[in-house]
Amino acid sequence: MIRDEIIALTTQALAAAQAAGDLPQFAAPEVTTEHPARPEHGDFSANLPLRIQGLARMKAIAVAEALQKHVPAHPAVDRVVVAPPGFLNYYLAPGWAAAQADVIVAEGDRFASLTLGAGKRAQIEYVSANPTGPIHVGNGRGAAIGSTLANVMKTAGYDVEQEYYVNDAGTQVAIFGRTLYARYEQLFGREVEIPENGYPGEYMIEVAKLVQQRDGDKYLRPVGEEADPGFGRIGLDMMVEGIRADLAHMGVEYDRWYSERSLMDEGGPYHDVMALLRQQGQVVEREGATWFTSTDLGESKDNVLIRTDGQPTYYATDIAYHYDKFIKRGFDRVIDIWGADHQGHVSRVKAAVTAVGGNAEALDVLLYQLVTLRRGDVVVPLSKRAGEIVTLRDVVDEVGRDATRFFFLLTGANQTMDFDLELAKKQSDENPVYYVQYAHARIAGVLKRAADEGYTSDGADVALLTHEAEQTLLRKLLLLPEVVEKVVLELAPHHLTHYAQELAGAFHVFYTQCRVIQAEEPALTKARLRLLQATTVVLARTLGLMGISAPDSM
RNA sequence: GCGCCGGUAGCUCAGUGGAUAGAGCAUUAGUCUUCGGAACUAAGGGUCGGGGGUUCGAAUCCCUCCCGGCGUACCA
Repeated sequence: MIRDEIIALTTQALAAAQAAGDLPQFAAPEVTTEHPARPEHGDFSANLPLRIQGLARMKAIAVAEALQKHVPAHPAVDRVVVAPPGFLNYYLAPGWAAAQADVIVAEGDRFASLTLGAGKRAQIEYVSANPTGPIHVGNGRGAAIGSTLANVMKTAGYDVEQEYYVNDAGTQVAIFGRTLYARYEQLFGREVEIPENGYPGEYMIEVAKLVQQRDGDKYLRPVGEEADPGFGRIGLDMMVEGIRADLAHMGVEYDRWYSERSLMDEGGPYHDVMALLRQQGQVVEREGATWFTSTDLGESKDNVLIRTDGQPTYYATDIAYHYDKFIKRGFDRVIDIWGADHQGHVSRVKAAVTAVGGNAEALDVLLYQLVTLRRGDVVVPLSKRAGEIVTLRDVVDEVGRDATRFFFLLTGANQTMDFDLELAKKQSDENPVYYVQYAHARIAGVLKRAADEGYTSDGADVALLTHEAEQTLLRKLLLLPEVVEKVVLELAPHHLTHYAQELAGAFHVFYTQCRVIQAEEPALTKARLRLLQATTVVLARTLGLMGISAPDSM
């Protein structure tokens, strides 16, 4: 990408200036550039002179002047200017910028693809909500972040696998089974109460009805007896299928659904890991439970692996799961996307990864702050235990997939977020996603009209794209590769929504100021059609990375 | 108490070492006999939570205090 070429030019200038004796010899820091806030300061700015003035024992301005003399010529660079207090400002050549329209159209879907990932295998695990209830709005945030990050990392050259960890074992699942059986019995007229710590939500009745519809009274036991141990799984499978469908409804598709229960299979990761930890002397029996001596690894306390009742804790199975990711499946990078309420779990899991022989450095846990659901001023609890649940599907149905995804991607993961159901519809009308999509539809309209009237961009001379609005738009197009890189390096997909708005804005300004189809200006018409083609490529690409549609009409 | 995340325009949020701190919404005033007005232009609006420090330069880094959310289970 062009930014890297500017960095290379600056690095070369430093070496040349030192070789020529215009600057003293010293080991310089890595060169970085930025985009100046004000266009009059150029397209790229290097602050190297300010940073090395001490090393050079010269004033920053003098360093900048020495560097400027040695910047090699480059077709993309029109001029390099020294600006106080010591910046080196690069201005792109308008002709080169215009020529990028041809390049972008030629690259099409491959534009902004990077080699950053170098084909490394990366696993992204996200949502992984308990299948004891339908997926709610808060989970939607994780879904939007995870699937977008997966798309962007693929574009950046990673071999990405997306996974949902299905918590189909453990205490909560047992309670789910008992609740379901109570509901099931109720359908047959029995007067039973749902368990004290059960799931009071209405959806449990629906699941029970589905079981009844499919298999009748097949699972009914004599009054007073408990359900068959496998009964809960029938409902659980239905819940998982519902979750899969709800996420697909939001445009989220996984490569694999990984069963927690399968970890416990004979010869499975759980047994391997427990044996390994015991062998390494990191397990002790105490107070009737089995503990992982994680304090030895720098943790603030030890953690229980096997409870007094003989059941493994969530932590124990999670160790086995990460052992499977790192050791069994050998991913080069593992990214877990969790809600902020799991924050205390992060260092524990990293410690465990190290203990089982994985590289904790290769594990990134991306935490997103929680979503508060409101109905006006009233906070709606998201807990499955509280009964009422506003499902993700409800929201997607009401607000739309595109607006829902865009909304979730609008703010950084570290920011808490309010989702007001009363405003949901209104928000959807005001949602900036439509501003971006409208740009795409507007272009499609012009391109269609041009085609209908016999205009093409064949043989376009893009050197005619000299108008300020055209040049501004071209520069925005060239930014996408940098945005892709930034999203991956920071694990911050929200940059895409901001870029998309800037890009759409630059287009709308261009559209207002520059008429595309003009019978008396055939050459300019061709050039501008080419610019529209390039813009539509980049807009569609940006929206596509976010899993949002790029409509030709709205 | 301790730990993590926040505190930036009326509201919702970008910006994590650069030049005069930005956007959307809201408010106000305009553009338009339209290649799709879901558009464009402009104005007003800021002690970047408070205080101290580091630096040529701090919203950004360090220290400290205040406020809010979350965590601190033999739940997941």
